[in-house]
Amino acid sequence: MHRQSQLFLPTERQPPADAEAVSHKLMVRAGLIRQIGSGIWSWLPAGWRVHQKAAQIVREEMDRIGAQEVMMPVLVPAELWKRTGRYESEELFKLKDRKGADLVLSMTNEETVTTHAAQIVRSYRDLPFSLYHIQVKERDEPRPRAGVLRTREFIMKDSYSFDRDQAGMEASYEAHARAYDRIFDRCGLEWYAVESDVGMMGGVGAHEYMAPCAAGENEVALAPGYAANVEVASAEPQPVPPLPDRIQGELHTPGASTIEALAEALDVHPGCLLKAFPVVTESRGLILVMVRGDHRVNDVKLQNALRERFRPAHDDELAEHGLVGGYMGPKDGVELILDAAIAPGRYVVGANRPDHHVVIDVPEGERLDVRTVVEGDTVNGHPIRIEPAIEVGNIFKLGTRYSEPLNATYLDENGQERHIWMGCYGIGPARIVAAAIEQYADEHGITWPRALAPWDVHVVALGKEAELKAAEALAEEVEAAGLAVLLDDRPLRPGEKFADAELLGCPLRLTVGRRALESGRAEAQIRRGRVDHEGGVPLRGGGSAVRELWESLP
RNA sequence: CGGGGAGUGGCGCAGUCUGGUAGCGCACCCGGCUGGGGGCCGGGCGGUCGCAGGUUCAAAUCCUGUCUCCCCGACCA
Repeated sequence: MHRQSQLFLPTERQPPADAEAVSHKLMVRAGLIRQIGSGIWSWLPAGWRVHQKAAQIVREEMDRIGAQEVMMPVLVPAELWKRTGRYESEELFKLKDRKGADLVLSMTNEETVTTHAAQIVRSYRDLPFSLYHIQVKERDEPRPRAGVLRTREFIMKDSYSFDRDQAGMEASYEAHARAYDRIFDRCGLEWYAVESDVGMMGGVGAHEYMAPCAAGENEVALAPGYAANVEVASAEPQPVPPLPDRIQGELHTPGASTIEALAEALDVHPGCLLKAFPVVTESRGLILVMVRGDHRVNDVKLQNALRERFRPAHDDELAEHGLVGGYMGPKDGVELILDAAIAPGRYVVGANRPDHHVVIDVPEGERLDVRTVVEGDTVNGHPIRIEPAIEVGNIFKLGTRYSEPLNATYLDENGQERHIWMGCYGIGPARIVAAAIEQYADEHGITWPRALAPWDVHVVALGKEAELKAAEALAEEVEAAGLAVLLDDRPLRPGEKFADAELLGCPLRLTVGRRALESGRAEAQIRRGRVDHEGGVPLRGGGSAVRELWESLP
């Protein structure tokens, strides 16, 4: 039992002035965390209990699929990162020791864990296995924000699977996916898994586990049976009205150098226009990417479709090809990519001379899906909606991305040397905590899911002597029934104690005041929804009744 | 990195434009009243005004530099 009078639990009436996100405000107000620098936070006792609960759920489910817990260092020689080509990462903290040797602070642990695999694994008999740890990560984030949602130092569970071949990797990936399903269910979160960007990592596959909430940094496209990060989402476009017949041939369009201005000047739907996005890639030079006027080019999808990096074209490169900013259109000698959402028909495009556009039929060109989906597009006939969500976990098929540079190999049954097939899987317990707050907080404070609450039951004593004694006795019985109890034994007024209890958000509050002494029953209030439990619970011998009530909570 | 904002007691803020030796609410300490939703009365403690230079008889206030934090964007294995 913890006595609130002795606890380091600094609750605040007002949120920090600079806090925006609900979870940020409430975590500080409820005394869970305190800031020490931009994106650098300490967890105070109550907050750490919650974090530990999330971490323990993760641990149990990792163990359940046979992953083995280890502990790898934060500080590692830069050499390994140089070998995998990740040393240049801007997010990587780099430092030197007194001898001048380069070191890095790990932001993830592929280099370390793969090095161990390379040291240890000899034979196909040594595979498969998975290792995980729950350890601090350091990232030089360009912009930490929203309390604990995006920080420079944070704790992450990362696991790594090692398999003989692709099929083995797929199986490990599936095992992790099922473990993740259980983890987020057990944590009481609303969540879903979405397709995510595999970027330059080999394109074998990745999913993100998303918890929808207002403070989320990701946009997720959702339809029945479909969920994807908008970075990679594909959907059927909504049709646009055809270009009116009155608009023909060459158009004098002075000053209409933006889609909005042009659509207004011509009085047509922006989707009747085509937007040109000139990019340059190393292997293909300048390419004109065109999307419907009401759509936006999606950088991630474009890069994936191009299978190489690109950058926006510079002005001199445009001039060199005879393209005119604001009035760009298809032109002989310029490679053309058309977004898949451009339906056949007539469109207004730039005429490649100032103040002029021209009506053309959809030209020939490479067709690729490179636009960002918008709300109302359809998947299998169902309109999608887009909502913000926070990424609480991800799973990633790495293939041999790290085993090759770090030379992690084994001998197969035929004595052939092969690279180990890997997967990596992350979870941020702090984000689970913040997401739970975001999803369930009400105007009074946090309402924890049972699985994460810092204490199961908050016993509030109103009164100094008899009430406090009775509250202590009740708290002991509840503890004896296997529940963690926080006892508010502070000599404060009822209003303050109730307000703090609601801020902290333990799932069940038992109140012991004069009324309880008179009736022999403590009032019980369920935090989520602030529902009074009819009749309360017995002051004496109430342990099992409390336990039963608690088990019925979300 | 671009744009915007902010650093004054533990928290939230005023004071800065117009220079004159720092104030309010909450919290905290003491005493009293009160006692089921942040109550009341009285008395207190607590601040090198982010830091460093400069101007001035005098700087929280003006000037220069610098650090830090927040928000939007870019970025984010």
